[in-house]
Amino acid sequence: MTGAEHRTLLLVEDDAKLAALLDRLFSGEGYTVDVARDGHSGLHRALTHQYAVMVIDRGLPAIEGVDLVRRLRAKGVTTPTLILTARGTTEDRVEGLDAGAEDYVVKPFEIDELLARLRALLRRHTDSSTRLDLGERHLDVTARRVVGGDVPIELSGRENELLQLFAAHPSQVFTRDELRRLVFQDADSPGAVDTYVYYLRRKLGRDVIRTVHGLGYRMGSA
Amino acid sequence: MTGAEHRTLLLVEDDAKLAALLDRLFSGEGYTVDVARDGHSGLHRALTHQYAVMVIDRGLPAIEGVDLVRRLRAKGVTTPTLILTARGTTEDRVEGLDAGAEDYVVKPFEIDELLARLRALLRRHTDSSTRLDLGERHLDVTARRVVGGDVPIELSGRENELLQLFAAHPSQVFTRDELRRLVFQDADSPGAVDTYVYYLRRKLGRDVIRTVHGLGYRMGSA
DNA sequence: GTCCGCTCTGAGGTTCCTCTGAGATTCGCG
DNA sequence: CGCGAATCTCAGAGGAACCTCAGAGCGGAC
Repeated sequence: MTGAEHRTLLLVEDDAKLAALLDRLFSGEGYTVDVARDGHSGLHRALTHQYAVMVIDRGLPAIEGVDLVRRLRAKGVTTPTLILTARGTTEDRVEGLDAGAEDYVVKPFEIDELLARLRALLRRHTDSSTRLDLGERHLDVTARRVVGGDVPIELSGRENELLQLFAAHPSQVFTRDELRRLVFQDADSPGAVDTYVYYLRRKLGRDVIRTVHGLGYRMGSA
Repeated sequence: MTGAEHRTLLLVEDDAKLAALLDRLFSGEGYTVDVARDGHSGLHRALTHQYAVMVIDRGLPAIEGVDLVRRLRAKGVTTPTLILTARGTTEDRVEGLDAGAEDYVVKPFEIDELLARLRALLRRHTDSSTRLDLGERHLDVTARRVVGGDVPIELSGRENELLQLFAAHPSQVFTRDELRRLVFQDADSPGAVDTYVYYLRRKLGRDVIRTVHGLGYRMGSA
């Protein structure tokens, strides 16, 4: 276990009074709090920094909270997220969760409940870790990089997706067709699979992915 | 036989009491149980870990059970899956199975029946796996390699086909003519059979295939 | 707009697989 | 034992599959 990591929290909240309140609240719980006042800066911060958890208000200027989550998920950011909302209908809840949020708190909320849900979120997320075993090293899916060697190795979105698939099914052989369907949405990208296998090998060593001649590829660590 | 492998089971169940009950039940049967309490964490765990089998409740928060299975199948996860449901109409059953679940148990269920179905599921799935016995080791036909020794041994396409034929009929003697017809499509490849027998022996040991002088070859472990 | 990184294409070079053929070795039989 | 036949061993040719990489296209950041 890595144990006592920095627990940095991103709060995206436009209401100044509520933002200040929550900031104090979360800080008091031991989080390092980063506040963004609208969807755009929230998006930017979330894309350029690493957070343990995000708390996002649904009613935001510029980009709506649910939309923000959706965009982040589309970008491969899987940081656990809690949405604050004034509305509490079933459709709202479904929409938020479908967008990729992990939890949903309706305003006005009990402070204790909010904190409890946040703890649960964090616990659940670190329990079901975003790490995939790669033998000596491991892939941090969320951060999109491979750590465990001398120096962490950053991956692009595609590289990350591809390696994630292999690492999740270490003994399975994937044909190029399967990989194209599962990783490259576009059915017409014949050489892309080979190229990305090449990229991963260049970054991580020739043995990360093995060729099964005439069939496809599979993970290196059997 | 490979025998006592790790049989890890993923249970996705939101009801705490039922989850605890099933956890104990499955653990008692020798499974290593992993519990997810909602669809999202279930999805995440299933994508980042490997399970022998999954048991998923149909009525889940966040992502419904059937939907969860559908998403997993779309992602290329083929782990055999059993769905628990309160409803038992024909449409429900069809929907669940269409989504890619292998079996369907209606609550309230008999514990013994559930366990029996689970065993059947596991057995069916491993049976249909493409493994052929080779005595100490076994041939994984789909992965095209022999495992069970210190190090897995990769086979080429032809080597794989040839060994597959022998392993599927351990006591039968094959003439060179038969082998040529069955494994080598080109009828005019007189020496190829001998060469590939030689390749297999070089990779797997002299005894994998025995020569029957004047007749042909047969499997080593008669 | 300009820059930069990501994605994918396509062409050339390389590796791997398949099968051939020839010499060395073993087998069976007198 | 001695001989012919069957089998084993292995280097290498030909071709398919694969690897490598420069660069075009595109979209987002500033």
